[in-house]
Amino acid sequence: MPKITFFNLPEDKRENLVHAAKKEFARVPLYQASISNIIKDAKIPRGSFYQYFDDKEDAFFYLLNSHVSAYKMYFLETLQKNNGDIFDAMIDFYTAIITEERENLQFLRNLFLNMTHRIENVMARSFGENDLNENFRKISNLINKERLNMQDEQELFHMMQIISSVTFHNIVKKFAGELPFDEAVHNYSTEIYLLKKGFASI
Amino acid sequence: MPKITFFNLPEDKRENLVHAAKKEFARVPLYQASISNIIKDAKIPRGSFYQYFDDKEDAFFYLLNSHVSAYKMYFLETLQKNNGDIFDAMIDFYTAIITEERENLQFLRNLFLNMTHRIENVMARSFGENDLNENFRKISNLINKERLNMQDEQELFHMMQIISSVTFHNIVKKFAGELPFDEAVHNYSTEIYLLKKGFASI
DNA sequence: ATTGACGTGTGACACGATGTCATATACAAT
DNA sequence: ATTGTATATGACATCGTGTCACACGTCAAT
Repeated sequence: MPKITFFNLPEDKRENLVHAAKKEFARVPLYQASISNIIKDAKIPRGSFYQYFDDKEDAFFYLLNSHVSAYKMYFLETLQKNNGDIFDAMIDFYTAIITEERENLQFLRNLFLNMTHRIENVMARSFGENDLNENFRKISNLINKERLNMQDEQELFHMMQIISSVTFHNIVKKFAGELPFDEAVHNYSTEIYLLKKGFASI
Repeated sequence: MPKITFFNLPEDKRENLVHAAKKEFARVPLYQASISNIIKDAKIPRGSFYQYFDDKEDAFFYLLNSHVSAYKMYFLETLQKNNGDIFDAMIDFYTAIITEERENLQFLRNLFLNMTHRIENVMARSFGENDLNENFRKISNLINKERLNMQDEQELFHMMQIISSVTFHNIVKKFAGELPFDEAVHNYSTEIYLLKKGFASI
């Protein structure tokens, strides 16, 4: 977490710094980003940066968290809009991610192509994974389970794990392969379809 | 790829260097590894390192590739041993990965907890993903398709994509969560079972 | 008005890591 | 011996990080 001094900053100065950081993390992934670039761009002295953040990662995860919070809300809305159909909702959500604009897109690209477990964890936490935690319950309640083959909450949990693995992987593929939009959506839809249908007659 | 001089090295010196590198990459993930540590451990001067490798990554991917080649062979054997049952084979394979020993285990741990797309690509290439390439065909030929619901090679390809996404993710979870062996296998088996069964009545 | 306490701003600096380069060395071929 | 080619070496320039001693500004107490 950023230090108190960061939040005490006058709004314009803070936003300026945030923008500089975002720009750097859109340019290159976390481990290649340089504080020097951020402070040069934000026109603040080196010492000040460390007045606000512990280090590079601190700034990065601050940005990441705000992104994730936004997506989390968007996901819940999408799920409702699709009347609890998790599969249709996922496809909507997937297309939204890969349709992001410029700087956001670059940020996401660097994010997904360099998806460390630590980063994935931050994302998944809000996406309803991890434990049978509050987030998972919130999502679980919105899901229409009528046509689902899930026996209990455990299975539902694992189903969500699988769906998110597959979704992450498809996003990575899209960003890495520079696939055209249509092809990316088609691939993802195919995989979602296969997940619904199942792989084998048991 | 390492330079020719590396391969021209007398075997003992080369193995010594390889071992030092392996040790460093078992200690910390790629982006935190330091060449200084490797050369100190291998007792070679700095300049020599650059005689053999382009940089840190070059050394890392050399090691990674040899690991991957071994696993690739092991996977094919496992698939045969299970008479083409891809699901049982995956569970065998999964348990083999998480049962690795000491230095290998640490290397794998750092690998999976910091799975960049570039790294994943190297791994997946040999695991039969990516294109409908030679590797995929080799695996495809070994798979018993009798009880599979796959309509064509395309669907089979996507099925393999999904399986590998889920497998990767389970390995990461295991390494990150320090799950006990039994629990990890149980989780993975559940997810494989759900994949076979399918999520929904369409 | 002066003092002191506190939060904040600043940039010089020590440290450590990287990649290069000029020079040294080994060894083979003539 | 001489020349050529491949390899070895470590000092060095460069760059990025995190720290620290000091400067500054504000505000409340005197």
